[in-house]
Amino acid sequence: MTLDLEDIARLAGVSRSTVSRVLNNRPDVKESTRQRVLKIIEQHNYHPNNLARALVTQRTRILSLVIPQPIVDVFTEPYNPIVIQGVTVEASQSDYAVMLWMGSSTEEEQRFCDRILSNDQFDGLIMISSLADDPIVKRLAQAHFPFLLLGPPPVEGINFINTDNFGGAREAVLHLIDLDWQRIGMITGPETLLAARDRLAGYYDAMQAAGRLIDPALVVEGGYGEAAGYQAMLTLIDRGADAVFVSSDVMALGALRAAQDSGRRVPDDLGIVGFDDIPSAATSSPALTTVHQPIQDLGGVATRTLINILDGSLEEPHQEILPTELIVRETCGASRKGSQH
Amino acid sequence: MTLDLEDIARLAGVSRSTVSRVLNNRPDVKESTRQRVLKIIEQHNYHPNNLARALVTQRTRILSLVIPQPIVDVFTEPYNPIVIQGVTVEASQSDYAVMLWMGSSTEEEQRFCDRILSNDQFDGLIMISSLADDPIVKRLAQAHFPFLLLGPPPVEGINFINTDNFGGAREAVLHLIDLDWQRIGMITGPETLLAARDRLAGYYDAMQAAGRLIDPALVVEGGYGEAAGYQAMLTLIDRGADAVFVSSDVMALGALRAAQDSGRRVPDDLGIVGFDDIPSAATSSPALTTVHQPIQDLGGVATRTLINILDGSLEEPHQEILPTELIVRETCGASRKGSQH
DNA sequence: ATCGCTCCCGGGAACGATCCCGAAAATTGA
DNA sequence: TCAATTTTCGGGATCGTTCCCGGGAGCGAT
Repeated sequence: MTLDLEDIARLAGVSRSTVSRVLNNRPDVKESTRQRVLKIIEQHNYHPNNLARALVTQRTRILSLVIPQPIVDVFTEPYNPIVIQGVTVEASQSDYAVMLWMGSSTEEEQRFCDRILSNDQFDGLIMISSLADDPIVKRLAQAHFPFLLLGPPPVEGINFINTDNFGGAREAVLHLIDLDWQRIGMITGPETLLAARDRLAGYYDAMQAAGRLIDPALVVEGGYGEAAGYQAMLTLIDRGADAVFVSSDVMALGALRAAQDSGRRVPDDLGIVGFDDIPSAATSSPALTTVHQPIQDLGGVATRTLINILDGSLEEPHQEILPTELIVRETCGASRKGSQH
Repeated sequence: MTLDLEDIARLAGVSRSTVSRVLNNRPDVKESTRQRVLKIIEQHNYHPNNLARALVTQRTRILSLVIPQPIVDVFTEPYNPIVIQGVTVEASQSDYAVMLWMGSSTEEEQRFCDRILSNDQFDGLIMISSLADDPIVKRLAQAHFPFLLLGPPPVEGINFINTDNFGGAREAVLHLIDLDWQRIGMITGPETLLAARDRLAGYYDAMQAAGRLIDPALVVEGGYGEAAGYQAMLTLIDRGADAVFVSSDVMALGALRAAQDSGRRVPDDLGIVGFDDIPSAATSSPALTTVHQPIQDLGGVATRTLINILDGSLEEPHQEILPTELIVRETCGASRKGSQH
């Protein structure tokens, strides 16, 4: 039923090879025959078989996006879908297809890893980075499989695109310090997540830079999810924090709710700054001051970069950190403090 | 570098064919040689080349998930990521890979459609349903490409898995009626989205079943997103609604905020019921009464079903509607009205 | 012994493209 | 006009599997 390369060749009165040349528009074919072949192709709505093509060229024009287990857990956060969107859109612009893998268990991830290293199927992969000692990263690296991490790099010498978690956090905390909050705490993300670590480091750095004492009791691990933020905030209030930097907006929203539920007025009695700038950050009341990261671009840039690496037009390792931006809204108390002057 | 089927054969002292038989564990091979071959395979960590395999079997064990443009717009809603998760997890359990396509423009979707009908690449596809007259659905159907819709079917005779949008909406509105709200309005989703239409139909049906008059002024199109819900609620308050069924939780949350901003107490002055049961519905204050849909399963069931269809173990068209469940929380006023008795 | 049957196994062809190499055709220059 | 180039084209080999078909080994029955 479906047409062959040879069928087209016969119909156009040329050889298989010539049709192939036209398909890959190589220069060494006379313009008139090229047109003739193209017309036949058009007429019969012929599409070359990607499988056969890939079998000989060893390139599938497929790249895969893997979202490891720990990230899947926080998957309802709007971060991942947007990244995915960025990746697929950019990929299909370069005529690449995207295969998606989500870890559901570590065992499952092992199996997946085997599949990667079996070497066919796709040309390269983007993985959302997470753990410090990710075994997959290790295996990929030593197998020299072309890949790129989206997020903080767990080891040296590998390709990655990251957002400036450290710098963003630092700026956020500095902002709270500027506004003259006294006991500034932090709700961190899961300790195993690299991004969470970097944000925590940013907090420390800002505090130190401002000569503030760091009270370990004011740093509590929230984990992820609205409820975790809620709980963490309760302890923080209990321990006398008057402002808190939260490692993610989702948790920050939980923290905000906790503050309100326990009778604190935000931002009058309590300052809050989040991280991510998810859509609902703008519509909470009061609206959440937060660190914006260019999630939109993140996936796109990563994809573009990976493709360039695959083309050989970019030398490895390629490492890039995209800037963040502090979005000042209401919860930090900027307006209040500002008006005091 | 990478090993051949023939290499393994040589090492095991058998023929190519026998190794192939072992690989596909066919019965006609002596147990002792099977073991011998398996050991060699294990030792050399051999994996068969999927491309070559697919080329001859005409099956790639890849299925693709397409999320069309209109859905991408509402992509930040937690619905889609969860569906994706369901699909990928279920797929990899059956040793299928998932390819992901997201429409960014209609032109882009055309190109994608060509790619589908070029017939290699993947075995079947799942598409999140959206528009009433989706051209892609039409082309897929008449090309007899194996596919399944996730959501309401735009035409007859095709495979789909859907949630009971109509029934869920009906139950929600009936609940508001039970609670004796008088002027019950609705904020609908985009009129082009089939799911939104069904929910609207459920509203009408419930109202009629209860013998209520329908005031067209109390049905307003909200579109999607928190802000849309906010705006729509303002008009509805203006027009004297005292309760409203909202087509999605995200909009319902916006509606709630609008109600509170304009001085209404929920649920004392105003009842609200949403649809979806997204995580933040449980944590809003007051907590949102809403219609739960089994998003979790939706993707999984769809995948399972598609795979069965591909295996030929399920006859087409397969059509299935998963039930919803009304989750009564606070915004509907159930507790208040209940305590009046 | 021979036949027939089942159980295992081997090798050729095919899947649908690309790549390489050599030859035919067109072009150039003297 | 003819050799030397350059351009254009054709066919065989190849990628790594599966499928089909046929043949040998082993065994019981005649």
